[in-house]
Amino acid sequence: MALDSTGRDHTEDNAQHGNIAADRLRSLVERIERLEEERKALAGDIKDIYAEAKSAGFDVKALRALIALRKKEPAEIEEQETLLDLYKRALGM
Amino acid sequence: MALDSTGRDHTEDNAQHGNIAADRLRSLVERIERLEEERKALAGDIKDIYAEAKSAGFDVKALRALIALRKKEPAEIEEQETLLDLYKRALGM
Amino acid sequence: MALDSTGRDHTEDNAQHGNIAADRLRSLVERIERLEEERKALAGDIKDIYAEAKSAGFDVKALRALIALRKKEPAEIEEQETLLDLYKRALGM
Amino acid sequence: MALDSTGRDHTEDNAQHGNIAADRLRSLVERIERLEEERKALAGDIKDIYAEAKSAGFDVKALRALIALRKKEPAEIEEQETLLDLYKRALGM
DNA sequence: CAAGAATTATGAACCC
DNA sequence: GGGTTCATAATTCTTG
Repeated sequence: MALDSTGRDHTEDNAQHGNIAADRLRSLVERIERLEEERKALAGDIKDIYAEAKSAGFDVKALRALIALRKKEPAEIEEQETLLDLYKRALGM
Repeated sequence: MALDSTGRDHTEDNAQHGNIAADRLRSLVERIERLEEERKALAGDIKDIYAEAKSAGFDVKALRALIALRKKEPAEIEEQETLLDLYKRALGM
Repeated sequence: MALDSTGRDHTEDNAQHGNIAADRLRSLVERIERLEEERKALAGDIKDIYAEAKSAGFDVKALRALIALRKKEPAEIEEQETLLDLYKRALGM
Repeated sequence: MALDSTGRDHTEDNAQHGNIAADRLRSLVERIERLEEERKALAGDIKDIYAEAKSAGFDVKALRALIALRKKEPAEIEEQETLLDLYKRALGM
């Protein structure tokens, strides 16, 4: 284990090495922050493409809807569709 | 029971009354939609109060934090505070 | 205005009545909490209906999908549909 | 420009090449989907690290709070803290 | 107790 | 630039 709410470290031999948990924490934080940076960069790239699409005359909102549709559709072909259709018919939809 | 994935209704005497499940479904849907409407109205009311607070000079973000704080158990608040401080110190913050 | 980050109240005659902002804050908080309680109660009612539906043999997930569909569809009939269809056809979808 | 709501393409010489806009659209969609895939992978990696932290005995919620804290400007943290304390005192908390 | 879904909150983006 | 809507992130709750 690591640092708990008492600030005590109960892990086997980590008791002698109080800084081990701190090092572990620092490592975790750095890895997370590094990945979040990359993710933020990707988000920026995506935003840029949407901006490019807009300046090329495409409707960004419809484009987003298109992307979302392509993401969803394979999932919707799944098992639930049958029941949903059944319920829709039961309500005359 | 009601409509299952085969579209067949296995309930005792509902077999003779295929529309019973449909009526039941319609009733459920209507009750849910009615309640969701009310809930949406309440959400609008809450939003209005935050807007009123803002125009009265209060900081909405801090106000939200205050409301959230009052929802939590004092013990839970203390626990999280303690851990956060511990982690901050471990990183020398 | 009300309480600001200095804790000073700069509003006209509220300077004499330092508690006015506090009363105003208390009132806002109480109204918000009251409405949130009602909203929570409604959420509970809705949950109960889903439980009732489940025990009546309906598939809750499909039922949720149905409700969501009835909420969305009128909005999707709007103007964006045309563009979306156009884009879909452009991609051969 | 590209496809507009009439499905007509008014761009200069693109009239002769009706498929140019479609190709452009396809390219945009593919680039976006590619980047979103990468972003999703990163999100998964981050989730994995939090899981690793949890199994190492760290409190995930506090860890998230720590990461969020490090993202904010010290001045912003101070500002929000001050306001929250002010509001708490106003309510006698 | 872990995993997945659903609701809620926060932050960004677009329009006015 | 401010407000509103949309998208994403996170917490909570339910279910297996």
